[in-house]
Amino acid sequence: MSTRGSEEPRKSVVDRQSKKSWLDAALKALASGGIDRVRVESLAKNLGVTKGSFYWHFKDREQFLDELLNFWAEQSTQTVIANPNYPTDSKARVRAVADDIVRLDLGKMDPHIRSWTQYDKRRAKVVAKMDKMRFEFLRDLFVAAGFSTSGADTRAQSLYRYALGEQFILVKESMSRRLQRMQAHVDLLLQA
Amino acid sequence: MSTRGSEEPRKSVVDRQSKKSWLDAALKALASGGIDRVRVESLAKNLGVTKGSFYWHFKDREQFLDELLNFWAEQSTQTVIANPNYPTDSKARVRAVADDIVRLDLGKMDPHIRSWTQYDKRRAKVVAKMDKMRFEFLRDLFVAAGFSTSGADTRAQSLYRYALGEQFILVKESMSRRLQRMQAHVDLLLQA
DNA sequence: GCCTTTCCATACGCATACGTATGGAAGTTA
DNA sequence: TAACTTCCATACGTATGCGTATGGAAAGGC
Repeated sequence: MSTRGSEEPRKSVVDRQSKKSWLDAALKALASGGIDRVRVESLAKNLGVTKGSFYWHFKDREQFLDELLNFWAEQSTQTVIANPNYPTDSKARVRAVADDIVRLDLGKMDPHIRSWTQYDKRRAKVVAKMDKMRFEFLRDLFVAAGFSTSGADTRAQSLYRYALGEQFILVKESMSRRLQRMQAHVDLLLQA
Repeated sequence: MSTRGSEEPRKSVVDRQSKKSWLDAALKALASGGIDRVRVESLAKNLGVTKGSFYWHFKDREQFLDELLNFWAEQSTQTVIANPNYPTDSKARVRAVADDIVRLDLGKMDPHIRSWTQYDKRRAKVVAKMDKMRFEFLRDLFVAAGFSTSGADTRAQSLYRYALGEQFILVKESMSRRLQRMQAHVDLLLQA
C-alpha cells in the first residue's frame, strides 16, 4: 500500500518519523476537532518536522486519510472486542462489556469519524463494516445469554445504538451516573 | 443580534438575499458534509451572489456560525416536539413519536453538529440544551404512560440514545426494517 | 572510505478562503 | 428628481494549505 517498503520500526538516533507517528498525531487531531483539523502542515508542526517528511511517507493527503481510517478501525476493534478478561457468566459478560463501552469512552472519536465519512461511499463502507463487527460481537453475547436469534438481535441493536448515542450526547454527567444509566438500560435488555 | 435591523422579509424584484436564505444554504451545506463545507464564498456561489452580500448581512463567519447553530436548534425543536397530531393514548404516543424519530430522520444533521461543537464549550451548551429539551419531552411521555419518575427517566434516556445512535449507524437498512427495530426497542421499554 | 538508500528541510507555485474597501445599482422618501 | 438607504459586485491583501522539486544529512552496505 505504501509508496515504498520498509515497514520495520527504525531505531533512529534523531527524530525520524514513522508512518505510525503521523497516524497517531492525526488521530489526536481528529479527536480534538474533526477531520478538518487533520492538516499536513499542522501535523508536521506538532511532530517537529516539515511536510517533507509527510510526502516521503505518504502519497498525498487523500491516501493518508484512507490509512487513517483503517488505522482507527483496527485500533477500536481491538480495544473492546479483543479484551480477554471478561467474566464467563454470560449475563455478567454483557454487563462488563457495557461497562467498558462507557468507561473506555470507546471512541469519543466516533462523531468525528461519522460526520466525516457519512457521504463518502468508499469510506462509509469501512465504518459500516465496523458497525457490523461490533454488532455481531454484542449479538453473540446475548445469544450466549440464552436469547433467541431475533431476541438477541433486537437487544444487540438496542445496546449498540445506546452505545453510539452515549458518545454523542452533550449533557454533562458524571462517569458513575453514566455507568448507572447504562446498567439500568442493560437491566431492561436482560429481562426475559 | 444583527449588525443592522430590517428583519422584515423583502419583496424584492431581483435576487436579493435575506439572512434566512444564507442560513438555509448553510444548513444544506452542513448536512452534505460537515461544518467545513460551510464556506462563505461557496455558499455565495450556490446562492448566485458574491460574498459582498454575506458581509452585509453578517459580521463575519464566526458570528454567522453562531446564528446557524441557533437556527438549527429552533428548526429541529419544532420538527418533532411541536407536532400536535399524536394519539392521546399514552403508549400509542410513545410509539408514534418513536416512529417519527426514525422516519423524519430527525436530523441526519446531528453527527455534523456534534462533531463540530464537541470541543467548543460555548456552542456545546446550545446542543446540550437541545438534548435536555428532547429528553424531557420523551421522559414526560413515559411518565404519562404510567412509569415512575426514575423508570421514565431510564426509559427516556434509553430511547434518546437509541434515537441518536440511529442517525449515526452506517449499516444500510431499509426504512421498514429500521422502523421495525425501533418498535422492538420500544417494546422492551414499555414492558412493566 | 565511498556509494546508495533513507529520510527530511527548503523553497516554490498554486488554489482556496477570510475579511475589507469602495463603488454602484436598485429601491425609498421627500 | 434629488437625496438617502439598502443591498451587492469588484478588487485587493493576507493567510493557510496542498503538492512538487531539489538538495542535503544520516545511516547502512561493500
